[in-house]
Amino acid sequence: MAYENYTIKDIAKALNLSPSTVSRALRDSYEISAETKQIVLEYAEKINYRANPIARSLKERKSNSIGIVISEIANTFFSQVIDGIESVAQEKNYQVVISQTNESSERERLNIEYLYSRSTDGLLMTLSSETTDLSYIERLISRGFPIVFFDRVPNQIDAFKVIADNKQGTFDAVQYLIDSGKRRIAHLTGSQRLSITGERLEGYKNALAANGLPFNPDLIKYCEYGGLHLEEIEIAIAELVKENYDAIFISGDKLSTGYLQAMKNNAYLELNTIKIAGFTNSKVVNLFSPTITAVSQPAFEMGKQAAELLIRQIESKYAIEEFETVVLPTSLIKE
Amino acid sequence: MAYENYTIKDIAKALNLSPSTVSRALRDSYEISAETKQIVLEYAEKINYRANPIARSLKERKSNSIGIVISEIANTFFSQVIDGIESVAQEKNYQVVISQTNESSERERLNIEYLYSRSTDGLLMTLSSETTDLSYIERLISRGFPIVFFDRVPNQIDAFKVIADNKQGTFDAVQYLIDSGKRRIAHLTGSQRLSITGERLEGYKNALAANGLPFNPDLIKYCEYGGLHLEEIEIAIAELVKENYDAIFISGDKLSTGYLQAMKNNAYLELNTIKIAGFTNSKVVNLFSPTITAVSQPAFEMGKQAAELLIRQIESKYAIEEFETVVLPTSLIKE
DNA sequence: CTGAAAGCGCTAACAG
DNA sequence: CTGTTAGCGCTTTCAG
Repeated sequence: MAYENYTIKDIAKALNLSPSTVSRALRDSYEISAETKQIVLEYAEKINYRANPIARSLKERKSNSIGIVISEIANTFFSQVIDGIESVAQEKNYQVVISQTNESSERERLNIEYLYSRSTDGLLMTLSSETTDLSYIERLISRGFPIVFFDRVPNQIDAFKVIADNKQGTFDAVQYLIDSGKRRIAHLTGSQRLSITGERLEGYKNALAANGLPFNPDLIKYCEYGGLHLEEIEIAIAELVKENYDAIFISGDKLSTGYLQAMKNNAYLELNTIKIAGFTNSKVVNLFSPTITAVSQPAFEMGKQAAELLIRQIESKYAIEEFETVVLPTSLIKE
Repeated sequence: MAYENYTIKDIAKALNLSPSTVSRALRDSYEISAETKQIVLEYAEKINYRANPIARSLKERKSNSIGIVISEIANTFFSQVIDGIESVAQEKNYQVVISQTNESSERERLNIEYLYSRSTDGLLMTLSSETTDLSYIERLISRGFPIVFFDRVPNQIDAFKVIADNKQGTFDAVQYLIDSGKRRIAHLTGSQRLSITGERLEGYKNALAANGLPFNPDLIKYCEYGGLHLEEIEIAIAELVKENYDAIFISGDKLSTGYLQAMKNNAYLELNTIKIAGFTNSKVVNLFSPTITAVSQPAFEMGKQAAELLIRQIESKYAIEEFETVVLPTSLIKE
């Protein structure tokens, strides 16, 4: 493992200068003569000098890396978010370090503490389905560690947040179902602990109310793990069938595709007339059969804005006092 | 930005020990008495001491991070690979740093040099469609920088490689088309520069030959950017239509879904009888319409094995002399 | 304008 | 078994 690189010392020695002069020349300090600068820069270029970022990090107490904590990388929505984050990070010279929780709060905690102790400069995260205890996250934040939340955000914590307009997105989709003549609209959704679950439920209720339809709790089915396990969904469907629903609104990517899979599994062929709408960021949603009306989140944009806020916070000289929550519009892709 | 942490010095001072003793105690060195160890460990636990990995990295000349260079994160295949990589990295205490090229060799080069200069301990990569010049990669490798290739690998370079059995996977799929009675089987594929393109073409030819069918070059269409731009595919289809093909084998995830999209775009409704098979790692391929027979790569496993090889190479005391190429079986998911 | 020296937090000879 | 010291590569006072 011996691929040696040049150091500032090497340059200094070669040019008969002191390391500090070389360092300053490389950083284009005002105290260095144009002449010296040129000599140093030319030589550095010639030997293809690369500053050692680890040494710099140690000195500056800053690693120029940001951590991402999500439930699952191999998920259309999250991978699009990462894409957005990466685009900003690249431009601003930050490294992106990834970790996933698979919806486990235990794993979430380990990942966060690991990323913190590995001196990432800040974190971008979305809560896992299981999470209830946020105290350790609050502690990190109160110690000044920058964390920006996106998608599934904690209400109790004051921080930058970037979310989709879940209420409106849901409203639009449910309205679409109603406009199609449906009346008994089921709602398949994720963990009650998550912010998005509440926001979407609200949009669902609003749409019903706006159209004078009654709200029926029996038509709401929660999947603790957001469809990570297909059985969750199958159980929910079995219960819904008894309720005689004529349409369904689904609150999550995995839940939506999982529901379609379950339909396809033949058991429910008689349900062909049920109209389906749901959140999904699949780019091939128009190929699906049964067809589905999709509520798509601006995932790339969400990652982008979250990363920008995080970097702004990291680079801010003063502790941020006013945190904002960015709300991005969703789009409805009709079947 | 002031979240101070305890250092070894703090512990030393508090316990009236020297920093080196504390360091050794924490690392469970044999030269430290059980008693001292206990005192140190207890105190460290109490104040929740976390070693500063940056300082350690500087000292050890090792960052415990590995870089990933892929064309696109938001792609089912690659995100599954990342998932596999992450699972190994987590277990072995490495951070995973991600970058994407969007098939640009320019971007690829920048990313690689960046990851190298940012002292990742090694790289996992798949070549971009555009790449022709590998000399700088060879230079890095010859300087002892560990790089493991997966999926799209360079033939000229001797290194660990992990690939799918593209030849066999293609053979099986084409055989399936032939068994369905098809005779004029088109082949839609990616850049000629990529290893996978050649391997799959070979499998295609073999299947034809094994069944006594003629090979017709007019039925082969290359898409330089692997379907990154939909127009590539539409042009190819327009040409294929003239050839009167009755089935098609598609060599890539984006190409496969892109082809289906193009079909859906109505222009080709008369082609409904054309049977489709192709590489894709979509987890919802069974929901697609038109239907497609999928060749699926063991993406997670590929990432896992590549990461294991890389870490083995990183941690090896000696320069590796014998590089192996791991070939993993694909699976055929019939429509 | 340039150099000497200290220090970021950690580890590892070397001495005792 | 423990402490002293030097040093990883870089930046940054402080002196000149």
